[in-house]
Amino acid sequence: MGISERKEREKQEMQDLILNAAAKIFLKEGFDKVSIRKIADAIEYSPATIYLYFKDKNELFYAIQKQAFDKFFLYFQTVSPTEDPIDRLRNLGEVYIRFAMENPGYYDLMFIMRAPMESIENALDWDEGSKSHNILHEIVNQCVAKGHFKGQDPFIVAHIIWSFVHGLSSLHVRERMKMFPEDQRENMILEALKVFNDWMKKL
Amino acid sequence: MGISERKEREKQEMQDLILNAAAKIFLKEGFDKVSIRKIADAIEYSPATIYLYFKDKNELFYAIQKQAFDKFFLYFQTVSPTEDPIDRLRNLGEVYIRFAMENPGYYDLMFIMRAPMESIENALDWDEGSKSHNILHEIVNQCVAKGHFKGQDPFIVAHIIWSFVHGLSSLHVRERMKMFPEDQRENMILEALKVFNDWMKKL
DNA sequence: TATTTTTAATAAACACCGTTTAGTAAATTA
DNA sequence: TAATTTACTAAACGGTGTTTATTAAAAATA
Repeated sequence: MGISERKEREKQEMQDLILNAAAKIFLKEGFDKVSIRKIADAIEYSPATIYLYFKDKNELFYAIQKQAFDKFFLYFQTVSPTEDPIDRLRNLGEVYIRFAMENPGYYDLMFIMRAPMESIENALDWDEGSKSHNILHEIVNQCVAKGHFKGQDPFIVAHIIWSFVHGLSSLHVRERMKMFPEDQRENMILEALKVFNDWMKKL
Repeated sequence: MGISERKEREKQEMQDLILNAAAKIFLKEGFDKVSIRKIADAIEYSPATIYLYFKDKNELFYAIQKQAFDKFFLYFQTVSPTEDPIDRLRNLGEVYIRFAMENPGYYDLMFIMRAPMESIENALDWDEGSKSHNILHEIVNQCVAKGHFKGQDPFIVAHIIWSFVHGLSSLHVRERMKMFPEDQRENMILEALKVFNDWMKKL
């Protein structure tokens, strides 16, 4: 019987409907302005209906986080695999920062906000987090294979790099550069990334 | 007439009463659990009274942020001024990370949360931010004077270092290390800091 | 001192919020 | 056709930040 298949399909469609409405409000008006009631209004259903498709608000934001990671990985596909790995590492950093600058809301949801992480019960299975870390880890390993970062744990090197680009991005996204003139902030970030990349070539 | 002086004093006392009650709830139960009604309950006044002493909730959290920075600067006083500046820089990083680990709630309020920053109207006057950046900037300048970071803008070097230690701290505070086993996370952070410090000695 | 004015505090309301429960109408199964 | 399951929702629960109108007390003025 095709009824259960159709029902499965309808359930998926309804989930997407909710998700897209939520993402739309989130990207246009920010996290604080997304309420279950507002999403319900947008899709012309009652608020209670949303709870038939998502356990709670956190789970909804975890689903939007997944969409954000999809876009994030799309950015990374522009990093050419043919170059010298140390250049690829440089490129990776640039793409990371560019993603954060162009999609501050998504970046926030992925790496700063508490909400989506609260719906992960088993600490180890944050797949999106692992996947992004693996991309970086692989490139660092290729650098090590070419003689860079001699005598250093590649795992730690990768974490240093991630911490640095996340620090740059999150200080910007969460407005902790207010002591610098606004028209200099973006330049500071790009310059810092450049200098850091030069350091890495020497190590 | 001493009446206006007494009134001034009483206003200050009331502000402190509110602030301390709020800080107490914040540190014990976290940001989400601090409500105006709960603060009012704790001090045995009506919720509306709080608005006679603080414009809104953001301003209240900005005041708690100031207290957090006071503690932060206390930590920094343990950084010895007699050492070689590059060792002082290493020490500064260690103290920064230690503060974040020992006071995650305060760290969050200072460098991650949106709430307190929303009550700063004039972008440039985030005094606490400037002050902490100056401490770092001064030590970097001393390193440059001793021949470190040759040919590099000390301002940018300082921002790289801050971004890195903030990245380490905030990934930890906001639970973005869930893909690593819990008992390894703290070690990863300390190891990353150590390796980064070794890098800096070479530059 | 008596009266007016100012101040400090609050009760109550406004407009929201996430989530749960009990009930209904439609779709599906028997 | 009757019984059951499913999809949905109205209404309520217990919260939230903030504003307004009112009152009682304190201070200033006459």
